[in-house]
Amino acid sequence: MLDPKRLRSELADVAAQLKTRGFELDVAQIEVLEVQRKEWQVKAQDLQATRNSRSKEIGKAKAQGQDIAPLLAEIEDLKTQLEQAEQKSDEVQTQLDDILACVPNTPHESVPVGASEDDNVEIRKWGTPREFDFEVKDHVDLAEARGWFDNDAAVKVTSSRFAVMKGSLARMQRALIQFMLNEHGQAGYEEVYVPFMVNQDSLRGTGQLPKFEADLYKISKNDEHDTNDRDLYLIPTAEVPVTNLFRDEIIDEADLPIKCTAHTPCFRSEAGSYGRDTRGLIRQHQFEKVELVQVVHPEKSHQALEELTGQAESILQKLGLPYRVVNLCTGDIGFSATKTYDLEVWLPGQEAYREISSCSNFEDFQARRLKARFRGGNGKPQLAHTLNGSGLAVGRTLVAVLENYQNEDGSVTVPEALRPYLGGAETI
RNA sequence: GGAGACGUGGCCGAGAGGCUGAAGGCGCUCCCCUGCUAAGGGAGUAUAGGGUUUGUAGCUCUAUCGAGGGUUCGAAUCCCUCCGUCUCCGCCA
Repeated sequence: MLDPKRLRSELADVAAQLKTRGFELDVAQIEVLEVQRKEWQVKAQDLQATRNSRSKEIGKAKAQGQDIAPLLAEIEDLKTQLEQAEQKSDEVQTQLDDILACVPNTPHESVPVGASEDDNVEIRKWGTPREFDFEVKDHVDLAEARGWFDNDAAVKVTSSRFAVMKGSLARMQRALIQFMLNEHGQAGYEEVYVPFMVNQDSLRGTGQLPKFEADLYKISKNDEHDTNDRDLYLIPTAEVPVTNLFRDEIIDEADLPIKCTAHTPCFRSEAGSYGRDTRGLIRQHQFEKVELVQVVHPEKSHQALEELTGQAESILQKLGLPYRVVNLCTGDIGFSATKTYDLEVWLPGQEAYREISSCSNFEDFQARRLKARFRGGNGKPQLAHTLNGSGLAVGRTLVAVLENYQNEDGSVTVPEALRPYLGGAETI
């Protein structure tokens, strides 16, 4: 959520910034509502002040044994006036809140202006795609030939876009998770285990709600005396439970930066993306991911984004997977992000770089709704900055390892870094 | 899942319709005293929002005692719903 004060004091400026990411802010409506908000809020508060002081007078008079009736008569219509003013004030405030909840973050100045992913800017490349002297297979052909991947079984058990993996592939996925968690742990990220279902408050905190409910799997409690806000959702990313650990918390400044890592499955319905990446493991309703989360001092968040991105990169480097880093343009960054680097890994089966990690700085956008704060030197709580990034998407890493390390005979060489996690095996 | 007890500031803990944004204690900050240490004395110590304002200064108003409703001129206090914690029983990995 943007700072409401910014919408009052620099509305035109904010609207211009949002326009670069293709969002039209309804300036006229906000101005109208803002005038009403001020009018009714002031009125309601004035009436509350009157009521409070009158009630105290009544209390005193009663204590002294005086007749209260005339005082009561005096404030007879105060109550209805107050109710009206409060109702009106709430109404306007709710309208403003609803608008604000759907306004995305403003992009950082270092974000390239552009309309779509075509305008993203490549920052750097690492590694050289391997030259194959045989015909490369994509991960699906590779895995099916070895009996590692069984799409029919997944469809039977659940439906399309779910995976059943067997044998060495299943083991390698587990190895990748262990490897990533250990690496991040050694780099100072504390490992945390979190629930895979979250409530609405958490989803609002990180910005998935109210705008992106369609992408989420909702668990209905199916119980007649449960209210709506008890409904839980499967997490679309560990970002939600992990970042929400800091909701309504005031952190000691000395404890910043906080760095966490977590492995979770992720569940996404992605209703709009049917038809894309229908083959194989690239786009699934359920996938494994290791996530990195940081809560930092506001002055250090952009520096922290570089560090966090570098941490995700280090996994690709240790696995020897060629990749590039892309600075997402204003038209392509996510709703809550002020700046995002995507890591794209080279997939020989597609002869393309494909997203394997997305590292974002949200500045105080999430922290404001989360009330994730720290107490600074002046003793006053202030909003922290939050960041997160995939470190990495495990399913896609698995795809990348298969395709980049495939051999002509259909076997796959195990990247050296991963061998200790697979009993020392050199190939699978 | 059943039965009971309970949810107050950083923590402990009073308060049971009005003078309570909340006694007291602990902790913390500042000051005084004491040749270090210990002890003692004094002051301060929630969060959010609004108005005023060049101002994150000052002044002022409002809201918040688990959350949300309700009763009342007035609610931490009474009523309802929900959430959570503890104890006992049941069930279970």
